[in-house]
Amino acid sequence: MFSFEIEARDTRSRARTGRLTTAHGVVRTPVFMPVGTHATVKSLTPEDLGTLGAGIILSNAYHLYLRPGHEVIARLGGLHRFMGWDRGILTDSGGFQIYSLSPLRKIDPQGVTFRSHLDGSTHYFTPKHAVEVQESLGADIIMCLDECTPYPADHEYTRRSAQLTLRWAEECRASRSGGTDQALFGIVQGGMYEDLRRESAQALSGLGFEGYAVGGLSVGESKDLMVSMVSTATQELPEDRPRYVMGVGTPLDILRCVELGIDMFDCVLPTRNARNGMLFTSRGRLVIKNAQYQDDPEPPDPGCECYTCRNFSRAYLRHLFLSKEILSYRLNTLHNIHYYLHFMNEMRDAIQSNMFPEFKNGFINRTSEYGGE
RNA sequence: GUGGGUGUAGCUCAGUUGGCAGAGCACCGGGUUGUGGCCCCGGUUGUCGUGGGUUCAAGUCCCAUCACUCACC
Repeated sequence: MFSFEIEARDTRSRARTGRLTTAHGVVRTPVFMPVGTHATVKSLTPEDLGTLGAGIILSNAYHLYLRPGHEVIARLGGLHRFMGWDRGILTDSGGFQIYSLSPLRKIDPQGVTFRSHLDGSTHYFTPKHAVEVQESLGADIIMCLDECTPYPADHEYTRRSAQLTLRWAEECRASRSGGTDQALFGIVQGGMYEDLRRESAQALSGLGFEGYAVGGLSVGESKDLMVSMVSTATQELPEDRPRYVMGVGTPLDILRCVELGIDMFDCVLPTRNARNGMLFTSRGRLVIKNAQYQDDPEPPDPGCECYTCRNFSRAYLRHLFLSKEILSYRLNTLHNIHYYLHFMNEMRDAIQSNMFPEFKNGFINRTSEYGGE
């Protein structure tokens, strides 16, 4: 049970809005998926997420495989029941975590050997294994195992890497047990080379997946390069399938990708930055620890309707942050997730009413400091 | 009262044969893009307990004094 329908297209850009249906509900796109790596969006309850309006979250097969173990979660009825969340879940395969977290990793044509960042134990992951782990977790959308190409990388290395990811995508597709409601997404690689991005997207489309992701971005490249790669890859992907840019990004990054026809996003920024005292507001970023807020009675964002802004002052939130109180993480996270989801909501409405360019210009004028440069 | 120890940044402390007063933490800024709440980058902060002396030059050597502290009376 998985479907995607486009409901409206912006006539002056490639932006579109639609509906993504899984066994755990319908979400409107473009959608932002809060990150819940360890089967929890840090500091929030599923009830909080529901109240905020989150319809789908991202979790990580790599982390849950290492701890508590995907078999444990399967025995307890799957990831949804385990974490008490009855809406959508997408799991990342572990490709990126092996790239970013493992102190030692060795890739061969069949799979990847890596050391756990938790205890140093050695593990071997194949595309088949990645699918098995994600099937046992029971997420609504699962991702192919891929190699996140490092940046910078030369053309030849990147070409081989993208080919490997493509071969693994084929193996992942062949490894599906069937009989599940899960959708499998392929991942476009190709580093920062337009020809490789194009080839990767074309070949992947030829294999046929329920959805397509663009991976290997936000790894240190410039914004223009990132946008250019998203644009190239997207042009080669089927119109009628959801497109997902992994790990992106700032509100401005998301805006630019939506403009290019992207439907799905995940990013740690709203949650991680919340824990580091950075709040997203309608007028730009607000660093709550700054001394200038010591006596400030205003809420973080006076126009915001989130629980945090309706009830607490900048002065109080600064105090909680400097005192490292647990409530600081929670209130800041509630606010930032509300900001992101509200932002997506406004964008969808703008596309629906064919006002996306106006929305984009208005946003940039209000919040020039976001992810600018 | 006698003998010893310690006084250096907001805190805990380094400081060599006398040669530009330092570190960690805190504090103040900045960063964070398919998450360890971590981490990274930059910055501010001084009556070197006080007063004398020796010396070209003293946190450092000498004298006195004050505070805290330990042991013994």
